[in-house]
Amino acid sequence: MPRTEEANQHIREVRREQLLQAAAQVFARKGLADATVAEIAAAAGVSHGLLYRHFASKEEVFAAVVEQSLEQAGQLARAALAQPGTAWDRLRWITERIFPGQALGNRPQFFMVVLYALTNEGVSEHVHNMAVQQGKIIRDVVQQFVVEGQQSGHVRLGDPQQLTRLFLASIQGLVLSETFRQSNGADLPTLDMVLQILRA
Amino acid sequence: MPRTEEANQHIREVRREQLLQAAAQVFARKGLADATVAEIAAAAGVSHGLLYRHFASKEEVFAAVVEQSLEQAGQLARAALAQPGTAWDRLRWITERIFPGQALGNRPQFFMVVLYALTNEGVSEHVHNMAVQQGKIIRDVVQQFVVEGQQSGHVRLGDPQQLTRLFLASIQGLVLSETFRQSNGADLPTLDMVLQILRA
Amino acid sequence: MPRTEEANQHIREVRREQLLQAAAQVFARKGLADATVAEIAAAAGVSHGLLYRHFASKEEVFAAVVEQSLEQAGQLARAALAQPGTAWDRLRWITERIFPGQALGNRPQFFMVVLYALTNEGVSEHVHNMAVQQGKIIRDVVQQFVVEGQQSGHVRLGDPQQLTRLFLASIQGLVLSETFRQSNGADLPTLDMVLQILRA
Amino acid sequence: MPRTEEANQHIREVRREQLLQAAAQVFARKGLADATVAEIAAAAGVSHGLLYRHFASKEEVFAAVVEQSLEQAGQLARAALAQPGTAWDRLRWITERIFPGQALGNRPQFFMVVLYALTNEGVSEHVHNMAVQQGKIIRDVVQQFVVEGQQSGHVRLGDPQQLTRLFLASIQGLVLSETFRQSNGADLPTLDMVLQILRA
DNA sequence: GATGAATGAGGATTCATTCAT
DNA sequence: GATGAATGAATCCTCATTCAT
Repeated sequence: MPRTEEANQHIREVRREQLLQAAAQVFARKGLADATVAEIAAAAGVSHGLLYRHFASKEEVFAAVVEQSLEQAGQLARAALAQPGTAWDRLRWITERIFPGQALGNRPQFFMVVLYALTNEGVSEHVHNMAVQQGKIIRDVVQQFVVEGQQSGHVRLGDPQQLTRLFLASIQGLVLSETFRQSNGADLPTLDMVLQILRA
Repeated sequence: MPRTEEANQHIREVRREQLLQAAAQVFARKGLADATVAEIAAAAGVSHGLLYRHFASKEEVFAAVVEQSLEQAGQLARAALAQPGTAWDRLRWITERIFPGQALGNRPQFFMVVLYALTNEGVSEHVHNMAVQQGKIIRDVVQQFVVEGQQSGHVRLGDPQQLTRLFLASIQGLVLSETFRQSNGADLPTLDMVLQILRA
Repeated sequence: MPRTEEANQHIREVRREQLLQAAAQVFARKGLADATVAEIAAAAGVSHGLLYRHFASKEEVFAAVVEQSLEQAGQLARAALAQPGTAWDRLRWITERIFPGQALGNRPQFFMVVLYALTNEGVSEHVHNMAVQQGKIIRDVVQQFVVEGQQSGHVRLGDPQQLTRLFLASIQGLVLSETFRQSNGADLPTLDMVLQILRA
Repeated sequence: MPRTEEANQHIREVRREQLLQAAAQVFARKGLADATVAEIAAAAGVSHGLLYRHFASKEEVFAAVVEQSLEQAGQLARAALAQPGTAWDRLRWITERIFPGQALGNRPQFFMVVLYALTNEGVSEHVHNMAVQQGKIIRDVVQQFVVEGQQSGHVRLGDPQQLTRLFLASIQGLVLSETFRQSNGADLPTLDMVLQILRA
């Protein structure tokens, strides 16, 4: 007799998650154009044919990875806003979670995939927009904290947009440099050094 | 009939430079895997067949772009070291030349190509190493200025490696964000805001 | 627990017939190469896996459809021969049953499938031969009626083979044109107009 | 030095024609779905890669074949209308050119390809419409001759649409049967037997 | 030097078929 | 009996590279 409905549903979810994990890894290392479907499927431990029972195309797998990243950014933003304490406390809280070396799950993979989606012309408008949106979500939250921090005297004065952008750019620059460094993070600046950029 | 020798030589150089310019543009927008030889040749205004008279393969074109970037980094580093003034003056001098929005020639293209060479697994070891080398050249010069600046009291105290890395990471993060921003640089932080990271 | 044997047997037959019906529809619309097993199974309301419990391969399903058509042709031929009346009466009787618009069950589907089997190189020798045989069965009966009709003065004179072939070709051409006509048969020639071809 | 512009143009035209010829053959024998691009290219004596320098896809090759058939039908129709003589003369003239066994060029291939385009659901709307149009062009001309022939007393009385349809259906049925007959046309009805259908 | 026709290896995608449940 | 997850062979299509002119 056939598998139960739930059993199949479960298998599908597990497979999809495996594929997304594998795809994030591969896309992060090779980008969309260079990654092959066979490689992603192999990394997920399934045949390439099965991938197409879960995603319509390589492009859609890529889109799903970016979408997942977008969702995680949304969750992070909401969690940050729900955090107790001063604006500075919340700024530190969210910074801890986007700072390199914190290795929260597959953050680095996501970062590279989103970066690819932002910079590469071969990416569809839709996916590009999701990537843009993802960046904006984090930026908006941080900027809000910067403004509040300036009011409470924790954050140095200056254009909040510029300050936010500089702050996030430095973190992104560090994430990036961590990515292609054989490095164990030995001489990575500390979280506090980076926060210093905003410190009043 | 005479002169043909020199004329040909000249044409060759011009063509090669055209191709490299075009290649930098295309590789910056699409990366190595997604860029096509036909597209590069078209951007250079020549047939794709001709490209193979100047480069043995697409990979070699890419390598030549990275190499050119490496050479420019070397020139920039030597020029910075030859600059008069205090360590801080020289730090500012070189910063002005790597800061986004300064639009020094094709810097942004080079940046993206080198970034691709650093992060993408599909790039050959040799080319990857050139890209790593390029980063190191700039980093070493800046770090030297940081050390000197700390001694002369212009640069804040702290681990020079970490400070240098944070400083360069923020610039790279800004260059990157400029790349995928429709942005006219409106809310780009100022050079002085960035230098503040190092300011004593 | 008892009865299961019979019940199962019954289910098998019903399923097989469902599948053949569905297959005839789909093969008629798409041909052998373009039709998918999944589509046939879906049209029959079962899973594609089940199809393989009844047929060894897609090709065999196709073969079974052609075979069914062959059997029906045989039945039709025998019935025509058993028909009372003059040669002309029997000619008219069988013509009524192969004439388009009479919508005798799934005749049009069968027609298209047999046509595909006759004309497409991708069809196996065996299946092709069944299709040829099917045509011959009808042709032979009609030709016999033509010969008899000539003797009795109902059918015009001339080479019986040629007359038969012309007569059947016109019917087949009409069936075909009905197939791809949004047509409700409005301007379809009448049965008598077609019989006129043979009328003395 | 490069080939002259005309030389290239010439090569392209020759190749395109080769490919269309080959495609008509292969599509006629296998249909759209079953024919492979490799097979078509091989039949044309070129690599499959080259086919894509002339056509964007297999579907477009198919479309081009149907279009060519459409154009030939248009030419035939115009020529028939320009023909001197009575309606009956012109009817006979065009019939001679669509009657099987006349082997005017690649008529049989075209016939099968158009038939496929008419009956197979896998064919795009656009291509299907061209095929419909092709049939209509011939039908309209013949019907005009039928009407004129009735007025001049050459053609039997009756609904011109029905008569035309019956007449063309019989020719099409004969073309079809010639296609899958190993036959040399031995017992093919004569042209006059077919014209008898319309004869007053 | 320059062009673009030609080739074929590589990779995305489909789908017949198998098989565990 | 019935299902649908899983596989991989087959085929379309792209594009780096070669080469005749």
